[in-house]
Amino acid sequence: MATPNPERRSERARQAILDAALELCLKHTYGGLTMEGIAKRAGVGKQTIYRWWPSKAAILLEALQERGGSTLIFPDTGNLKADLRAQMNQVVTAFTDPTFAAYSGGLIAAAQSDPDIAAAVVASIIKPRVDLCVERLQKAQQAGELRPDVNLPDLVELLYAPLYYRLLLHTRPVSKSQVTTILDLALNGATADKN
Amino acid sequence: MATPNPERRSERARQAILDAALELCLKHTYGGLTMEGIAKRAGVGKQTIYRWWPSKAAILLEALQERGGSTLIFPDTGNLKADLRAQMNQVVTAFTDPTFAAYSGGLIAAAQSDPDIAAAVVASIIKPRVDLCVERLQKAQQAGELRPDVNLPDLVELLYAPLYYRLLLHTRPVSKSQVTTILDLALNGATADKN
Amino acid sequence: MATPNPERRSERARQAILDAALELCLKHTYGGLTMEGIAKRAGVGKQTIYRWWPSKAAILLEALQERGGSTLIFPDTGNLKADLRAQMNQVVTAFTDPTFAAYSGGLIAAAQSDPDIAAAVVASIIKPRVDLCVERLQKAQQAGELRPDVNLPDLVELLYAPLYYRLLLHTRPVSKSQVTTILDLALNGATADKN
Amino acid sequence: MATPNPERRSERARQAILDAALELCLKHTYGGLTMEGIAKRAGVGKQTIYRWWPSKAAILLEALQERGGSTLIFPDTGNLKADLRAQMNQVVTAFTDPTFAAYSGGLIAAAQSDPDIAAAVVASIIKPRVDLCVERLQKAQQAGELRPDVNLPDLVELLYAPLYYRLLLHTRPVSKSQVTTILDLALNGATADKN
DNA sequence: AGTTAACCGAGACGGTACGTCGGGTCTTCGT
DNA sequence: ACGAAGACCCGACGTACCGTCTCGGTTAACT
Repeated sequence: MATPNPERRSERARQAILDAALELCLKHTYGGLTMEGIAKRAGVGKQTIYRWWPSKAAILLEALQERGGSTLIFPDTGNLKADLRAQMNQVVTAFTDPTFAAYSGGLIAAAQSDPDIAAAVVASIIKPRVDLCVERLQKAQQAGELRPDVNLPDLVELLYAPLYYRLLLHTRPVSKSQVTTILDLALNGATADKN
Repeated sequence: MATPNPERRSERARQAILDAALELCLKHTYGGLTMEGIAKRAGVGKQTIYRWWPSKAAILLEALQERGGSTLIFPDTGNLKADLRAQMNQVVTAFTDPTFAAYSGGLIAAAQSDPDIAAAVVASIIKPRVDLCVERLQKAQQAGELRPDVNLPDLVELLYAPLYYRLLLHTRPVSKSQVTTILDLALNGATADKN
Repeated sequence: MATPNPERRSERARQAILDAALELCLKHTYGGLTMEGIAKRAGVGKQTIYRWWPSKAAILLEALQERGGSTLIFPDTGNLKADLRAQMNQVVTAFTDPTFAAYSGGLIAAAQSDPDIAAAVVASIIKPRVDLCVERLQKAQQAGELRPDVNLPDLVELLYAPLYYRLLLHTRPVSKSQVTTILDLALNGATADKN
Repeated sequence: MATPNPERRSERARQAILDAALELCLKHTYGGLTMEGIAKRAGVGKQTIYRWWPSKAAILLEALQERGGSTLIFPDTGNLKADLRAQMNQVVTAFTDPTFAAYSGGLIAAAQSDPDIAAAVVASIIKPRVDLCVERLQKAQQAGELRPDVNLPDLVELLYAPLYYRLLLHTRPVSKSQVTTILDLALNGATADKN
């Protein structure tokens, strides 16, 4: 993720830093996360951190990718709606997990003022999942289940955005019933049938 | 917004602080905003700030409510889709405005680690606008333009969430064409007509 | 002691301030004495203090003069050495009293950086006592008990300076045995008799 | 003088701080001395000062010991009175020097409310000089020039106390003629010869 | 096997901002 | 007009972290 290295890098230090970052993030929330705190907790010199990561967000991001090995598999049972619901419910579960919430917020908050973080979050977390979803939708579209003129990334956005909306704006808690609502509206539309 | 007072409060200081906060937020971005900087720029003692506001986010929020007296009127031409598009386009315009972007991000970022801020943002910014939209949708629903079983706040969420999604996740820029897509999908649904 | 007044001055406030100053000085030592603290304790506005006194040292000084109405009588029994000893012992007693020590130090400390305080301390505390002592010595000198060429203020200085020396430099505690030593040396001289 | 360290300490910073403290003390008097001012003038972080010194008085004290390498030699010409006069005149010169006066007062003032400072002042400044003087007096006493029953530290006190008395109480300026007077009285006594 | 180069731990360094305290001035009441 | 109350501007306090910079010490890898 950064600059100076060969592979003389100490794996022990790297792991200790990632661990420390996650633990402290849970304990003090993202805002209370400190380079100095991480260094002390990890039993590591501050320099060692700065050598390999440009910011604490970068550390967290790497920790997430390595630890939070959440499933990158999209179900395909043939039933589009069921598959979507299954996948979205999984996201709801993640969003609900306090462990996850601890840095989700922090990371996205950090992204607001650091374009590099924003890009990294998208590239390493959002994009792969969106792509998988698009793939699944593509099959459905080819099968005639979806209107052929629908732009699939836009549809993905419509499906997942409300989850992020609640996560980040804290209007209402994210929930599985929300998923049902979203699927109904997004797939069937809100307008009354014109027969 | 806070504790110690009568109304001996200096309106001059209050205005100077709000001004300074907004100006500095534009110049240095939310992250570079500083209590000390605001105090200096406003020609005010730090104590005076701490006396009346618990955090810089609170200052910004108050500044927004007072200054950013953005339109709280929802158009009603009789044409639901056109009205929604008009309103959503207005939001897109706001989100695109660099002035706005400066604190939008910052404020929402701050909300991630401070529930008070989160609640205040929702109450003073999000909620009123959502309510207006719900009202407009209610008329449409009563007119038979929307399915009677649709939960309106959920629909509002579906419509606006994708805008916030792009604003906060920086996947793609918010745009008016996005509004068209959202409206098409949310109103008509993504599934192929089953005739 | 200060500037703006007629005699509309509130005696109640004046007393309350002097009381508060003395009490707080005992509780927190001179260094911890605060205009704000005095005001609060005295139930008085800060302005009222600033109107009548230029500094907290001035308050303490006035309090001392008014309250610490310590004896300004110099004994005259006919026995010079006994009279000096009696008077000096009284000073030792005062210096030893923790009540006194509380501000003695503080006041003299303040005098180091404020010539006005220094002058006031000398004029209102030191000078009167020195004068009394000089008077007593004068009688002795006229009676032939002291060398006629001795400058009496200088002698007074020699007698009392060692007490202040210990008080301010904290080398050894002030004590009555010290008085005996001083009197012996100052009156008889340190040199061996030349017979 | 303090706590956290090995000898990773920066000598450059230490010197800069001592210099800055002395310079500022002369410019603004002891009372106007500021940790922040010293830090800025020395081009040093405040933390670096707090790391190594507990108070500004401690800084000044260290500066004095290091810079004010004033003579610690007591003359011994065989003529006791002349030697004492020479040494005491030297003290008068020091007390008269505005450079010295700047912190002398400040330091002793600080000692009034901080026993640690008091002890340090005595140990590092007063004590060594008193000891030297005692040594010289000892020789004189053994040579029969002084009464054998005279307690030498007490005599030293009697000789020097009047100088401190004037320095700290600002009754009259310290002067060399004062030395003459002191020596006459302390050595010969004030009483008329009883022959 | 000895040298050398890099990373490692530790933590001091020059800084910026924090949130608090108290100074002295001012303004607004009430008496 | 003075007194109480306390908000105001300001400057300093002592602390927390920042990101940079030495310091040994411990491994490699390369003569």
